[in-house]
Amino acid sequence: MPSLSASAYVVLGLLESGPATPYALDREIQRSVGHFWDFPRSQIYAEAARLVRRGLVTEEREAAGRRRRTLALTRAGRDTLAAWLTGPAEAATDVRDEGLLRLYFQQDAASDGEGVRRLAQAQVAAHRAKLAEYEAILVWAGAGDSAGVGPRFETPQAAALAFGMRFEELAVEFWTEVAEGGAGVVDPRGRGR
Amino acid sequence: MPSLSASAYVVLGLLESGPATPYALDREIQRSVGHFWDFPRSQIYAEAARLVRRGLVTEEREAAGRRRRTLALTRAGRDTLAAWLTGPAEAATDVRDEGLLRLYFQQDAASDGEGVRRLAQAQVAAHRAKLAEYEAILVWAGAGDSAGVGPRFETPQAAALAFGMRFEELAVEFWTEVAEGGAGVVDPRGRGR
DNA sequence: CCTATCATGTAATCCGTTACATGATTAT
DNA sequence: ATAATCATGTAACGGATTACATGATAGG
Repeated sequence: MPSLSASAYVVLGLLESGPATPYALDREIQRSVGHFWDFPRSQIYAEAARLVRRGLVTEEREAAGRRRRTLALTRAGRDTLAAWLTGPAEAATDVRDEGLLRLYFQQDAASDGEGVRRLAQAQVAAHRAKLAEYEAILVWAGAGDSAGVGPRFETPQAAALAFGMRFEELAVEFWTEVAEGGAGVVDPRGRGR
Repeated sequence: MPSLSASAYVVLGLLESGPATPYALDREIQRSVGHFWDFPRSQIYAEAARLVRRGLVTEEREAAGRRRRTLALTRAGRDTLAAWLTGPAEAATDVRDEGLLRLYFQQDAASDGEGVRRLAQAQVAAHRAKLAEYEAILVWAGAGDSAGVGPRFETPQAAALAFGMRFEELAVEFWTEVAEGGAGVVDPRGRGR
């Protein structure tokens, strides 16, 4: 039996706090774990079907109307999840960023870095937007205010989201430098560190 | 005609510096653009086939022996690439990180954060390794040394790789804090910023 | 020469995305 | 009531990964 995909564990992980419909899972993914492991809603149906086949999840459907499903963890599902959570962690991070790709392929000579600058500005805007999203989520998640040693999150969940936020900060900083410096004037280790 | 995938543009982009075999492209992807848009070698064959169908790439095969292919950009391919490089950039970054996923799902209570600590330590090691990789690549790419205002890269390629490097630095920093603080003692905005 | 490693290709399968279709609910 | 939006499901297609198979080359 081939091992489960990370997406499968997302489903298992979310179901641990109780039964849910695929739609509800999707909502939760969007505002939390989707920031570092995203996939479309339709995928939840596919994953759920696989998990049911393996006996890790049960599925009940309404008889009438919308015929919606309710998914729930089985005992085996809970165990599988627990094993994954405590097992060895091999898989590396992978980042897919079309902006960096485009940056990479820009011709150095192309109109004195004008293209690079525009790309960089668009990226700054996009990452700022994502930053704002994180801020909203983290406030809602119960951060205190920002003075001094400052607020501390108390759950692993919050820590994971905090990473996402720092990533966006990094991206904003990076692309700002690129926009300012134009093509090819970037200090690889950042400024003032 | 549905638009090309980013992976397709990777192939086009690399072919711009001249014809190459799929294998050679793979090598180059591994040490450069693969850091922010990775895919397996077999995918190159698939992409190449699609690109040939669209007339963006030509393919020649040896008659004998290994029957290897040589891929080359057509005029149309060059144009398509140029259009992409200068067109609007919408797609957002997506990060897939199994480590963060696991962190997210850790039970706060689970043996006083022991699991979290071990996870974090493994992540630190993995990201340190990746950092070392970047350092090797960037040295080879022609960085100067590290004093003062310091070295400046002169190509967009180097800038893109520099981002990857900063990302790894961030990850090392983050997971180190998690390892030190244990489960749920993480300042979302970092320390000393 | 033999073995290990590099280089190359293909196919099967699985995963993921897009697109579509329709049932419920809320606002005007 | 009607339109808009939220909630829900499915199918088809295309993309990505794994596994396998084999040709060349270099080191011993």
